[in-house]
This record gives sequence, structure tokens and C-alpha cells, in this order.
Amino acid sequence: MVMEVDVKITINEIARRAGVSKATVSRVLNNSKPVSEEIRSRVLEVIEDTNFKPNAVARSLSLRKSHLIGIIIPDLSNPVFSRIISGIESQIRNLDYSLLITATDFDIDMKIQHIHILKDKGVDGLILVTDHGNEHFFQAMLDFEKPIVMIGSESYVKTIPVVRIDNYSAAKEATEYLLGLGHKQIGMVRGPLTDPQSGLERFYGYRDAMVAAGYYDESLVAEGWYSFDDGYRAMELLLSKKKSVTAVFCACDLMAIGAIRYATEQRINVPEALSVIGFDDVDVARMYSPSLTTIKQPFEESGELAIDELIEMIENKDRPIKNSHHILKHQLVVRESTIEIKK
Amino acid sequence: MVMEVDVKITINEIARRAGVSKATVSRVLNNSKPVSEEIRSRVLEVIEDTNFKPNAVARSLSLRKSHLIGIIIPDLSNPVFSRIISGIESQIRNLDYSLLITATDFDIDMKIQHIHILKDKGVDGLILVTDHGNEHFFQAMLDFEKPIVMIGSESYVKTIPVVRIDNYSAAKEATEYLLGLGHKQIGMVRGPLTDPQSGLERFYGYRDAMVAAGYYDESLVAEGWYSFDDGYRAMELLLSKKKSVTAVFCACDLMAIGAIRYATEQRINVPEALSVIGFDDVDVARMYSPSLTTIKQPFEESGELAIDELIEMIENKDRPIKNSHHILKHQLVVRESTIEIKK
DNA sequence: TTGAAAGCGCTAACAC
DNA sequence: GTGTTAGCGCTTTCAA
Repeated sequence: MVMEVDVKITINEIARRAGVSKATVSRVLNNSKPVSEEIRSRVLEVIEDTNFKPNAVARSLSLRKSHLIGIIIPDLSNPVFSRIISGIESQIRNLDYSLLITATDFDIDMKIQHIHILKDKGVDGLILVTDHGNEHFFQAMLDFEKPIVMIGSESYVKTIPVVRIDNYSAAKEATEYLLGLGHKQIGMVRGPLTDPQSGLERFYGYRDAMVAAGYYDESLVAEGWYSFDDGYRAMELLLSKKKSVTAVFCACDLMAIGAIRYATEQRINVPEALSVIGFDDVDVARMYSPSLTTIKQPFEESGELAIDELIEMIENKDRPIKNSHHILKHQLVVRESTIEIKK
Repeated sequence: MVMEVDVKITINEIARRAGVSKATVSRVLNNSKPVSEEIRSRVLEVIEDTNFKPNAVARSLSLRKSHLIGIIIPDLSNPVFSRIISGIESQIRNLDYSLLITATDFDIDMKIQHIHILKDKGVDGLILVTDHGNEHFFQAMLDFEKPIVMIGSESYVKTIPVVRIDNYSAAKEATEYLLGLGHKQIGMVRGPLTDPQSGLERFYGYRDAMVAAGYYDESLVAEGWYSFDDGYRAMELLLSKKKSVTAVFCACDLMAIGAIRYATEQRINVPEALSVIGFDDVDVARMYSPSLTTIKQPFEESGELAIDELIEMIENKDRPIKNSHHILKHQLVVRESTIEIKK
């Protein structure tokens, strides 16, 4: 162990100690060009001794590539989103990229601002997990000028790949399942219709199934935000409008649990007197009493797929744009909260 | 709107268009030195026109400061952790720093590896959310050479600030609350004792309260990982050892819910026949039926505090090290899952 | 006040 | 195969 005092270890220092040029060091570092075995091992030895790690910032500047991926997400503490991130993160570990994550609290101006910030930070690509956008938002996406992938929602920019599920079919399926159990008075607790996927599409799926069965009735529908409290309130409203509902389809699991809570407090037992079906299959769905019948979304998988797609775009810039639109499979998971209607 | 085709906008280009040197542009950008009003406004105008944003990577290289903060966390999709991150994120938005987040799946080698990776990426500081470490882990922390703050757990490196709650007192308080309700046969579903805070300290708090009351008995204790399933299994074990328990303190809310689930399946009603108290106060605690009495942890607040501390360390390097150890306040939240013992 | 120039640590084109 | 050198885009002495 030689005493080497405090010289900052850079590629220059390695070059000096190994008695070669820094270009050569760079070559062995990146395997970018052939280097004679003798020199290579000499350089590697010095690198080993000094525990040298190339400075990623300098490398970024030189390559104009940061190996950073930006993620913009509405809310980090919501499992629906954190599980997507978790999927992205676990997938990216092997790929030598890192994640720059920002949250927007569903504020559209914040989204726009974050796109700019992340661009300035030099991220190589962006994953947007978002509900809806406006003109400025799409302009910001255009201005970003590097690869973007969206999760969960459409983009009006047609060249941007999207990863999502078929919310319409999933909602229809959920409703049809309830119809199949003999329910006719099936209510829905829907999300805001300004939200194209989780709000609108899920409602349309429900509505069309109900219309087809001949049971659709506007007073069977209540609306709220995707939360326990709003599910509770919506159920209250629903029951005040239609005392006779025997089943409810909710736009997300938290709403479903809120709905169950309200019903239970009114001595309406789930599932005996009321069947409830949720959407998402977050952890609570399985843990709740009664456990929740729901539509399972592949959150982690969508994160993984999105990051794969994004890295592909980043590393093969020349590759023709595939305009890929990935529709992932959802799945109806039947548990305790739904039951055949009593005659 | 002049047609300016595709010249890359850099500080050089701004300088050229404004007819000044890039040093001057840099000065107006950073307010680092006086610039005559006339030139300043001329430069600002060009910047405005071109929508120029300085390249953060180049700036990092020059300043040897990345304005990036690394976060290492066990699991992104666990609300206990994602809420901490959420607190960090919301606090950092105003501060012109960005977050580089990595997850470790509770794997200690992964933690060490990520410390290195984040160091290479040039982050200015690190927040570690972790349970326990080993020698190599602490060595990696030392090698990091830049500010670190830990959340939730002690560090054996005494100069590293810690933000956490007093798990011992909180657990004791929870147990004493049950004692106060008249319970004597109080079980505990604890976490692994290898985990110093959530495992060991919470158990000690429980044990000491029970010993002081004269009711401690080893067969009242079962152990598991912090999950619904393990809570379920631990409750099963506990009841098989001690059929007479009337209350259980669990090391986290998920375990508590698992325990309730098992009890309910055995026709042991909560809270009538069994009082259950959790720990954390994650969202489920409030939403569950029965809603869960629990110890509320200030997750968001601990994230905010940690990031404030870290930024302070980063920006005032000279400042003497305060060896700050922040113990945040927990709070017992009484809900439906606990009740006075029936005589 | 302002500008010229060196330097942050690395990559890559070019020459040998 | 290897070295020389010119950047990458910015900040900051140092002179003027």
C-alpha cells in the first residue's frame, strides 16, 4: 500500500501513472478500440489500485448523453403510481441508467414545468405517467425533443408510444360479470369524466354493458375523485338516489372500499346485500374484509415495458418510429365482495 | 419572429448574438458579478428570445456540483417508504435540486452498490432509508465523502445525522394503552430482531411495559416480516400458543390487518373479543373495517426534515458538524380496533 | 465592467 | 496500437 496523498484521481492521473495517454485509458475503460494486452493490463492494474471511477458528469458532457431517465408522475405515495415506478426502477437497474423522479400533485402546470426542468438536467428520455394534458402540455412534450413514453393515457402526439390497458373493455367486463351474477340494478361510482382513461373509458364500458342489457339508468351513477372518502360520499349519494341497487362497480379500489364502508355503516352487508367490484387490484383489495373483487392492472409490467421501449428509442435513434401502442392485459380477480343476487 | 435555423443555443451563441463575451453572459445568468444595466438587458433579451436554458451537465462539470440528491430506499411500492419519498420530493421542488432514486429490495449488497453508483453519478448528497447495515455498508458510507442523512435508523458512523422516531417509547405507549384498557394477556406480533428499530426497539418497548405490569410472558410473542401474510401467520401461531390473549400489539399496520383477518376467520371478533393495535398509520389503517388504532409516524415530515438537513450540509460545508439526531414525535391514534376488556 | 483563456474530466477524430 | 488535440458548455481567475 503506497502512500499516495490526495491527488484527485482522474483519467489523466491514471494515464500518468500507467505511463500512457488518457486516450488509451479511455479505450480500455470503454473497450472502444483495441489496446495491446500489455498496456491494457497495466492500465487496469492502476485503475484497480486507485479504485478509479470515471466521472459520470464529464462523460455526459462529452457524449451528450446523461444515462438519466426522467419520470413525471402525479403522486408518489399513491400505490397505483408507486408500483409503476417500482417496475421501472427494478427494470432499469441492469441497464446502467438512473431515475430522476418528480411528482406533480396532478397539477398540469407543474407537469409542464417539470418537463422543462428535466430537459435542462439533460435526461436522455422521459416517462410520463399522467391522466390528461392540455395544449401547452403537448407543446412541452414536443419541445422536449428526446424520446418520451407515456403510461396509462393517450397522447395527442401520435408519434409517442403509449403503454396502458383497455379501460373500456375492462369496465365492460366487470359490469358484465355483475350482470352474469343476476344483478340488474348495478350502480357505478365513476371518476371525473375529464380524465379520459380512468374516468371516461371506464364509465363508457359500464354504460355500454348496461345499455346492452337494457338496465342503464343515469340515476345509478355517482361521481368522485379516486379516493376512499369520495367513494364513501358517492355511495351515500347513490343510495339516496337509488335505494334498490344490488351491486356497484367502482372506478378504483379505494373508492370501492369507501363505498363498502358506507354501505356497512348503513347495515347493508357486502356482499350479501350489495356486491362491490373495484378496479386496480392494489394491495388493499386482497387484504380488505371482505376481500375485493376487482380488475387487476399490470402496474409493474407497464413500468417495465415502458422503460424497455424508452431505452430502445434512446439507443437506436435511427430506428424508424414504430408508433407503438401497447395495450396490456387486465384481469378480473374474483374475491369475496361479489356474489350472486339473492332471489 | 426571425428565422434562426437550428443553431444549437449555448452560452456562446447567446454571447455572439448579444455581442458580448460568454463570461458576461455567465455573469448575468448567475448574478455573480456586476454587469452594466445596458449590457445586462441586451443579454436578457437575447436569452428571452432564444428561450435559452444553460446546460446543467456542463454547469455541473464546471462547478463540481450536480444539484442531484440520491435516495436509497428498500422498496418504492411500500407506502411506509413511498410516503417518505413523497415528503422529500415535495420539499425539494422549491430548492432547485432533483432526486435520483434507487430501490434495494432490502438487499444489503445492493445498498452498497447503489451508494457507489450514486457517487459516480456525482450526486451532491445522499439520503438513506434503511433498516440495518453491516461493516461494508458503513465503509461505503464513509467512502462516499459527501453529506449523508439517514432516515429511520441509527448509523454507526456517529457524524451522520439521523431522522427517526422513538420506537421504544412508541411501542411502550401502545402497550400501556392496552394495559390501561384492562388487558393483561397482551400479545405482540413483532418484526425481526435483526432490525434494530422497527424490530428490536418496538419489541423492547412492549416487553418493558409488560414486565412493569407483571404480565410479560414469552409465549405471548410471535414474529414475522412486516407484511399482511406474516401478520396472519403470526396471529395463527400466537393463538395456538395462547388462546387467552385479549389484545395484540403489532409491529406494523399490515401485520395488524393480517392478524385481524386471521382472528375474524376464527370467529374471534375485533374489537369485541380481541383488541388490535398497529404501527405506522398508513392509509389502510383508517380505511379498514374495523379502523385501526395505531401509532402514527410522521413519514412526510421526516422526509422533509432530512432533505432540509442534507441541503444545509451541502451548502454550508464549512459549518461545524452538529451531530444532529432528530427524534420526531409519534402519536397514538385511537380508532375502532381497540376496546376496554369485557369483564 | 468586460474579455480572453484556462480548466472541469471525459471522448473521439485524426495523425502517426 | 497509441498519442495529440480539439471539443462538450459552462464558470472563473486574471488582465485590461
